[in-house]
Amino acid sequence: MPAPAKNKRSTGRVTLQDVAQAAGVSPITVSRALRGERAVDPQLVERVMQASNRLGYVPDPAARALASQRSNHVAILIPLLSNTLFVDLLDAAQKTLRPAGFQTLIGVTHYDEGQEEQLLREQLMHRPAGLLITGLNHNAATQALISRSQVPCVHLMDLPAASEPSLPPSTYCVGFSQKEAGASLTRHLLSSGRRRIAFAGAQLDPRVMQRLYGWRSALQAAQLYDPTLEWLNPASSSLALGGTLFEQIIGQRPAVDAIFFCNDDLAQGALLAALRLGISVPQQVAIAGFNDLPGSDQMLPALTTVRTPRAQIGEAGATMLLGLMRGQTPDQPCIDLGFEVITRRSS
Amino acid sequence: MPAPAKNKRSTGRVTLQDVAQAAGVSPITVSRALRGERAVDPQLVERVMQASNRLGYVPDPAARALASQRSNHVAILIPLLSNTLFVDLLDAAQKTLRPAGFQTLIGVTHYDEGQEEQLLREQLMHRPAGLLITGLNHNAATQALISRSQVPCVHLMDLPAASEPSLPPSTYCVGFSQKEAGASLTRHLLSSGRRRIAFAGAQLDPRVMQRLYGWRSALQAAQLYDPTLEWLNPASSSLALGGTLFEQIIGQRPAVDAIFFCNDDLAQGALLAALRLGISVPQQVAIAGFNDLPGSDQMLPALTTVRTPRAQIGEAGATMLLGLMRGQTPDQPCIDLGFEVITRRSS
DNA sequence: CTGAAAGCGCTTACAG
DNA sequence: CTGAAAGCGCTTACAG
Repeated sequence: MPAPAKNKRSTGRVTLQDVAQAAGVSPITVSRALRGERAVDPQLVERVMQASNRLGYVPDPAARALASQRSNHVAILIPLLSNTLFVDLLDAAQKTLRPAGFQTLIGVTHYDEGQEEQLLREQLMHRPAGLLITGLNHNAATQALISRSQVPCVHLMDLPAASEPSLPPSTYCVGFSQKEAGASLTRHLLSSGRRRIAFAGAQLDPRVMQRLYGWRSALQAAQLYDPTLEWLNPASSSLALGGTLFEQIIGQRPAVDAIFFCNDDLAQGALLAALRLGISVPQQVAIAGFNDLPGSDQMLPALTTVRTPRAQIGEAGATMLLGLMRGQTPDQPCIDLGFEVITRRSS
Repeated sequence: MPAPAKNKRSTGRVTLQDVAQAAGVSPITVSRALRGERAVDPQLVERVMQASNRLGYVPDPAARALASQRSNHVAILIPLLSNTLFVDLLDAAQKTLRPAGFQTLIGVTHYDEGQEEQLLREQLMHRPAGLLITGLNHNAATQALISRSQVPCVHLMDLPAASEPSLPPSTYCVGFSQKEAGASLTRHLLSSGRRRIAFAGAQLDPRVMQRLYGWRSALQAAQLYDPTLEWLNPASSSLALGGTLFEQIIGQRPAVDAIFFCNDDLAQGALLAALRLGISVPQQVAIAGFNDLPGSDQMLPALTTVRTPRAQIGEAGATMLLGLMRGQTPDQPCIDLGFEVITRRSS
């Protein structure tokens, strides 16, 4: 039963003061006991806990943020919500962050650098305790915002290439080599006898480009690289676009014997288009995708693809961030979580 | 150029004070001018704006929230992120809320009432200015939290039935009649000559159940209701489950001539299973889904389904909430945005 | 239309 | 290990 409002601005909520009074200690002791900060006499901690529970005390995040200049928000920036990939990433990050007491602030950039910068600006207003951001490549303004804010930050999904033009120092990341994954899938197609392997990409974000480079390097190593077999379309990835690209490629280059689509939705659309057109997969042409999205194992034929560890990346990234927010330095700044080529009937 | 830190707790940030000094007015006038609250002399407003821009002033949301007991957060609760439906809802809501200066706090309930309550509790700690919640049915604790919090709230996706056991007064909602949509789709199947129409449902959340009731009522009206044609599975909706359900139904009830799946992913899985098994759709059996999710128009045959206006619901719900947060009362507490039966080749 | 004072509910920084 | 004081950066409530 909260005490009746006494003065003109009383909010009626149970405050640290109330708990302190009930426990017979000073407010600052309650603050320390509840946060487990510094040493407090265990007996007092006990008394404070009881009083706090009895009164139903709930700390006020705004007051906390104002006094400490640090909120319990973690900002996260992802390109899209319409690709399962990022939803899995987000879900895993939230599952790790929430039990630790952090609220997630989501920003959806739609692959637009300007929007990313704007969203980051708005998120930083809230003085988040940490930041999770998709990708390693951001424009100068965004990078400056991150470093000037001093907010601990972990980059997700990608890894710096060995040859990377020096990243800012203490860039933390969790991901896998997109290029190596693209090369591995291409080598799988080569090893199963394919010789004229096309690459079909949409969106053309930095990670798609890395997969393209992986495809190139694998074909160059096999002396089979043909630049006219690159189909790059900046439009958003979708099943419909996959079907369109498939028809284009088969129509213009009937001798192609395999197509590597940069994302599973494109490849799924291609498989459906092949059914529609009566083109046999994998006999006439092999089809492969990327990410192992829902439904790929259900397709006819089931889709060969690369399984990417996005849930693990979300979890490991959040865990690393949790450490950074506590002031710890991770053993290694970048964690490689690898990938797996999944061979199914379509190749 | 911010002034150097003067005292032991200075944060170096530009404050209302600084702007007031620069503009030669009192802090409270700056506060009012910047928020456009109450009448302020236009000349002063101009001076304040200039000083604010010159100094790069950014208001501190924490200080604001503490002083006003109201944050610029809007909490939103959705069941899942893995169903495009809710992602579209969320995206539309954010697009409406962000330009109005609100940050979205997302809670994913996984269709679990306990989690929903817990998430709402955490969100309310932040004293959100408003709340968007999926569905009309929540447990008593959740309802109590909402009404006691006094936070304006709009319910999304569903509408109270005419027969609804009285909802709490001033329940605001934006959606469409799930039951009527289920009935409409069923009537479409009936009108194209189908007589043994099965219903296959997964997840079994309240909205799926409403669609089931719609299916029932349409068949009862046609004197064709057969309770043994209900296939209800509480597992999560997925393409794989759709395939399994399809095989079960066809295996056990070969005379079924149409199946209404409660969600498109199930129906897509069924179409793929039919291809695999060599069962012709729609000749032997018609297949219909719900929601018109990505890919449904690409299937072979393309999927008959119900297009649901989730993006419009997100937008209209957010707009209604914006009004409520300003203290306005909407013309009508509930908005019906309807639905559309999309007839494609699978039926 | 404008302002001086007080207060929102915490934590920091300093003492002891 | 504990506490009194001051302060975080705003807005409310009251005056004028």
